[in-house]
Amino acid sequence: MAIKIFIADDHYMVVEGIRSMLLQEKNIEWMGHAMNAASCMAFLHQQQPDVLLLDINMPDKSGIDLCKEIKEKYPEILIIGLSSFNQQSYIQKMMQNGASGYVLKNASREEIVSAIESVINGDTFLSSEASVTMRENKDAQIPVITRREKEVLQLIAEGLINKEIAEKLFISTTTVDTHRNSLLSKFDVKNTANLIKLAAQYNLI
Amino acid sequence: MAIKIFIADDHYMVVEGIRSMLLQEKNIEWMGHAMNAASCMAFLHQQQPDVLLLDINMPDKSGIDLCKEIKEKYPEILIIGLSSFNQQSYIQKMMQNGASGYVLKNASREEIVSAIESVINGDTFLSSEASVTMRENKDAQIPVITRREKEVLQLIAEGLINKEIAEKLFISTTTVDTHRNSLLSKFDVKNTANLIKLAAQYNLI
DNA sequence: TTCGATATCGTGTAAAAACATGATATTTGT
DNA sequence: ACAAATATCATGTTTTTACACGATATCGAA
Repeated sequence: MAIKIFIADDHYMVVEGIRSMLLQEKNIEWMGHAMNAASCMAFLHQQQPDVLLLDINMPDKSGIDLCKEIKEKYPEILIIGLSSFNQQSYIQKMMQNGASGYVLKNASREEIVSAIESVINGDTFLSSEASVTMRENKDAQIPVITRREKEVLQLIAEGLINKEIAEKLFISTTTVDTHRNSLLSKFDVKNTANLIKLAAQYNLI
Repeated sequence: MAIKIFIADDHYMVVEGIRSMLLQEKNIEWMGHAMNAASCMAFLHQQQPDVLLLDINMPDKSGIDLCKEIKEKYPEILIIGLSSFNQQSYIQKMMQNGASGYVLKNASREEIVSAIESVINGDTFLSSEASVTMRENKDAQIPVITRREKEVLQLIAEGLINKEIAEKLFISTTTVDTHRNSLLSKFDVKNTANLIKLAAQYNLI
């Protein structure tokens, strides 16, 4: 019985590339692709693949959030994260949200096929480069911040000062200050400049 | 006479995707691909394509720098920039460095073919999305900053305070302050947080 | 060669952020 | 139901940034 594959990626070249690579595989059935999160969910509502190749950057929603939603609704679908960035924080989040594997977009045909076979067998598959990254930076975690902290963080990045943030969120300036210091502490940085730089690197703003 | 195409991109899926899309085109000759800047230059040393599809992010060198080098050495090669990011600053830089076109990686087969035909005819081709971006943000230019200002900017982003920056660069804190205020003014922002966010977006840090 | 941009330094003030200490209500997960 | 995490608020001090006004030396391009 052929393995049913579906892919969600907004880069048509990537979709076409994978399709072309998998075309020659006899035991793989290509179900199609979606270019955004919404149409991916719509497709899954109709029919479910065995393996879903999921891009980490979608126009309407992050692949990380989408991954979580899909696993909640369709726990039987095996998800393989797909990304250009070999960034440990992404890999970790995808795995935390239920992904079974993670491959980079510079993967070879063999790597893709192995990834699919691995997750079908219940194993976890990480691109060689990705797993090296995980081992190397396992202490450089992406901080876990709360919703409110993220809101404050984004307003800080937009250049608002505490008073303005307080007014916007209908809270007192001291509360904003508390969130601020909590962010500095969680990111383990000394000041706002460093905080914003890291937040940008983690794609939080 | 067939148009000779070469592609430099470290994402194998993208290479494969484009190859697959162009396979059916009769008047296009696929010369091959390179996965990094060095092997791209090595190939060009042997033979030259008519059109080079050049990724903006290469492991060993930015596509923007590579574009400039190639046009200096082989001005007759037509270069089409290739990128996942629809970011005005990249597009602009590629064009300044001699590229004839710019397409996003979510481009369709038709778009790629049009791009190749356009540049062969001496026209400039911009992905519809990319050209919209250029028109929209033509006043939101990337600020021109001096070498010294960039140094200071990067140290600010690393979390250093004026006194530390001053010591590192062997200048007084007032000078650092002057550069700082000049940066705020050039970026047209009110505070450091906003400055660093923009600098990160422009890939300056 | 002359002008404009760059880089440097100073004094002083007001605003904002960083940090400490402490406290209470609410939400969330087990 | 209960503990832990989250969100909220207050007061006060020190450090850092933002900004004003001013000034001099250098260097490169017109």
